[in-house]
Amino acid sequence: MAENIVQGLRDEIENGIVTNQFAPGERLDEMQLAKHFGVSRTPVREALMQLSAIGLVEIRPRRGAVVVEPGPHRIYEMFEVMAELEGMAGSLAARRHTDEDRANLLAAHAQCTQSSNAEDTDTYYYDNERFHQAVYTASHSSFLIEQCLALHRRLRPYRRLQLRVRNRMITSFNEHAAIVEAILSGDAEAARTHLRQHIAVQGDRFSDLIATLAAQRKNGQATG
Amino acid sequence: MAENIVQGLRDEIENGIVTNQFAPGERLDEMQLAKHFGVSRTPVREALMQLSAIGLVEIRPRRGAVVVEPGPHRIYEMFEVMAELEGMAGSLAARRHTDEDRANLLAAHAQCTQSSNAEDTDTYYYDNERFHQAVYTASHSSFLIEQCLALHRRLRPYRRLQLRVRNRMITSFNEHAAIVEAILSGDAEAARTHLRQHIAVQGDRFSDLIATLAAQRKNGQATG
DNA sequence: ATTCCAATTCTTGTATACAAGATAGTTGAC
DNA sequence: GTCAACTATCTTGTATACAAGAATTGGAAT
Repeated sequence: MAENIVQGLRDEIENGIVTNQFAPGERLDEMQLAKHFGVSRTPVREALMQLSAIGLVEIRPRRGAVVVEPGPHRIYEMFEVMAELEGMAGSLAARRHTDEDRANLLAAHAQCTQSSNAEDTDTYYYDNERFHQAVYTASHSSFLIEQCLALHRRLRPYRRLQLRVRNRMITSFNEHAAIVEAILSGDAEAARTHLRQHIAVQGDRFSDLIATLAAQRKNGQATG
Repeated sequence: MAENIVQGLRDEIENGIVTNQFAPGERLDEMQLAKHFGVSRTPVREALMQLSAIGLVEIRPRRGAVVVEPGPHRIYEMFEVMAELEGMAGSLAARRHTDEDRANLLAAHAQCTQSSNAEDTDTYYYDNERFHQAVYTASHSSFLIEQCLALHRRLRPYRRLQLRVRNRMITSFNEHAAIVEAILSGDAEAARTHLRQHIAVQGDRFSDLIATLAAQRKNGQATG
């Protein structure tokens, strides 16, 4: 974070939000952040401005910045859009992938095979990220890649939540296999459908999870 | 622009970029902007930070902010993504539109009919925007709506360029008719396809236009 | 004349100062 | 005892000051 302080702060705070260090709804005190990072308020504010432009924090006039709290329905909507974008990436990847993309995709899938077999959800989480990024890359559309990466990143905390769901990892892995098959065989529509479904399911699961948690909370906090 | 100076500056500068007042590649001098808007550099910088986060401006360390120059290929990619997002919006609109959405869509389409018949490209340009926004709204996905509006806005200057192309307006209008028909009849896939095509064509036309301009430039600047 | 280097000037990046609005705590009245 | 209002404190928003890195201009040497 040496050179370009603002960018560094932006990344740090964004990461803090995405990893739930800064919880949704939490207030981001400028002076506190400034002191914590050993800088003045100016670069902190500039970083917060950037984050507010992205939609990660909300700046209420004269009342400071807070981490946005998307709400279950909005998160579902974000998964919907993500599904569409990934479907598009898959479709383009099927038509445009190079030998290098093929190798990349297969390598990422192999990693997923390993971590899936080992039932190592933490590792699978990272390998899964790499897999999806391989798909984006193979689309050869730099703008699409950027959009996908940005949204993927924003949905991180909610995706992570899901691997806890029973059998989600093995199901996910099987879906990956179909995606790889479709892309490498050049079947654009199949790639699109499989990827769209793969992501859309996550939105559904997320909704289920929320419903479950809400129900648990209603039936007494003993489980919470 | 009285209350919330930064937001006001952000809008002003963004608008300046989107309307080509600030040309792509142009340097945005902080002090100049500050003087122009009668404020200090601080809020100007914060506005520029926001614009850089959106991708409208690039801030090169210690070398100031410049308006980003997407380049033909990137603009084409942006149209590709826009096509997909609008297709998605159309698909959702077909399934979710309310009576109010129906009325809105028909009203916007009626406006387009008028300006199209009058061959008034300037008015059609605005009516067209309203039409597309009516589609977004009918999707009832707030996140998607935001994404669509943001990208739509960014593509403004390049869309505007196109209405100059012979017969583009009347073709566009005919496509609108098919889109309205598909959405109101609840045919999600038709709506998606028609909208996707409607936008994708713009990317194609844009490419053609660039190619034409490049060719003209090569054959001597007489045509200017 | 052209090119390279140095010095000056300009611009950015960060810190700090100051003003104004928000929050909280305390006091007073009912 | 509770509610309201006032005051004190804290935080944000903007301006300004200052340091350091670019750009530019002038000069010298080839």
